[in-house]
Amino acid sequence: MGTVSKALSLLGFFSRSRSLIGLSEMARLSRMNKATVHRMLNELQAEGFVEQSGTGREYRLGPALLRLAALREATVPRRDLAQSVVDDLAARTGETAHASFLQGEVLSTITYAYAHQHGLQVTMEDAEILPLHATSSGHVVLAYSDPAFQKAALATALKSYTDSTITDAKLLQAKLADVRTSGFAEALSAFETDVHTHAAPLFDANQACIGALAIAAPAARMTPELRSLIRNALLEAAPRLTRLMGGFLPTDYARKDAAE
Amino acid sequence: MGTVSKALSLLGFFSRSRSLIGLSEMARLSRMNKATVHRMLNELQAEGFVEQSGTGREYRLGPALLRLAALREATVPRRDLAQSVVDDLAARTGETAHASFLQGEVLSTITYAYAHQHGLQVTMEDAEILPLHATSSGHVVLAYSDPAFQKAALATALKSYTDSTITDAKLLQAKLADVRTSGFAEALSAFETDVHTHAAPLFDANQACIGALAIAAPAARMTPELRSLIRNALLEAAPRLTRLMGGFLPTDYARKDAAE
DNA sequence: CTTATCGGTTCACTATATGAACCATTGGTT
DNA sequence: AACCAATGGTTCATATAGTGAACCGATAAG
Repeated sequence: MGTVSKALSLLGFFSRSRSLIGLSEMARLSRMNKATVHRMLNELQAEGFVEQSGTGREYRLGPALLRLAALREATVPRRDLAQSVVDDLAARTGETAHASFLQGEVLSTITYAYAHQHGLQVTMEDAEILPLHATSSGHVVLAYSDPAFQKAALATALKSYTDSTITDAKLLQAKLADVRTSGFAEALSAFETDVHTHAAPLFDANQACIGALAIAAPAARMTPELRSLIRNALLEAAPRLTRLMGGFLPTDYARKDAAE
Repeated sequence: MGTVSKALSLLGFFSRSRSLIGLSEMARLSRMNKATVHRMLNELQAEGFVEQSGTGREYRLGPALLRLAALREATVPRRDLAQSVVDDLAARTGETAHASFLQGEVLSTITYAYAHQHGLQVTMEDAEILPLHATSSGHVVLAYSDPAFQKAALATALKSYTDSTITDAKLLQAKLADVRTSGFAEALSAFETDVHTHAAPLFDANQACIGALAIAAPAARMTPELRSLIRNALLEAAPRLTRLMGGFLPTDYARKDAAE
């Protein structure tokens, strides 16, 4: 590991619960010599990546990060990030993948990808609007949204799209509780008949759920093996996309890295 | 200059107009050896500070910056940043300094500092609301706001606070044009009689004006020397605070680093 | 086929990073 | 007051990690 990596890795020790770190503490955390850490912090400070808080002499993250993050955000649109992950998901699962984001009160699909491995596959429309109560993406967003938003969404009339659409608020609420414990949502024929979908949540920098990553497969093709493949793919890809967009996973978000 | 600083300085070559940089170009820009730059970019990439764009092999800023910037923002409130700059301004000019930010449609003072060098000084109230048309801070914000906002503000009734308050929209519009060319606003007795104020704009990451930094002095104390001192202090401090908050100066913002 | 680029790699050389031991302060305990 | 255990910061002999000219293979243009 080069000196540069070591220095940059120091920044990784800052977190929401540990926003100020002193020299000695940083040396302990990084298991590096105090003198080494001191020189690295000095260099990081010279470039604005850390600064010393006015009061104590402890270090905290610096203003240069804001500059660079703003540039990053300007140069890499969220859509492109989602596209790369969705492409990857479709290739790995052999099924249609899509990413949707909350835009105000509605969930809008901003990108999707087909797998081209089978003749039969679920097709998508550009910029499709997904009903929150009748899609797995919607369920996942509702499950992780703040209570006020969830309540408002459940209070509206729940339109039925298929025989299997959940139109009862109480039933849906129970389902959302399941989603929160398992970390993703599953729906069969809820929005379109014979379409089986899985979805996992996406979060922003404030740990708020802002959208979902989903896989849609023909119900006929669903087997325990495919189901497991899809779940594992989603559980890896959704946190990855969250990270790419600069988001944070909430602490209560169940990480099941080795889901069977 | 240590290796870490050199590596971090590479990030500084990215800008809105140059968001993708290839290895050779980066070597040219930084006047460093290609092999050196390559190794540095590799280390930066390993830590997520840069990444290679899908298409070409060029480098762009990476996702780790978003994570860290979000943490920075969470740990250092804007108010604290403004406070440190305002304290410094008051000490350097010997007059009252304050920082105000747009909150919706009104300009609200979030922090101020007295100099304690003179018996007579301009006093402030906590969380004071400043009228946009009758303060130098307001002028500066209006001058750099988008036309729609400016137009809406000028369309309302312009209340008179003193004999010198500008209440004519046309006159005010002319004044705002001056502010844009000079880079700051000056007002005498516009809001309070015998108070002479100077203000300079503050910008966010989208180069939008979000507030102003101002110095208020008793009119009786204003001399060409003090005026020059205040202007120089503001022209240094305002961009500095903008940078501390992760903002960008607009390209058309007159930088008069050596103002007389 | 030649001649530019490009991104990336190699390896002798040396500049740079390292860390044990060292200050000077600070705050708490006896 | 004296002592101890922290803190942030510094020194300097040692050796590790960084450097850069020259190289490669690929791609594109003339």
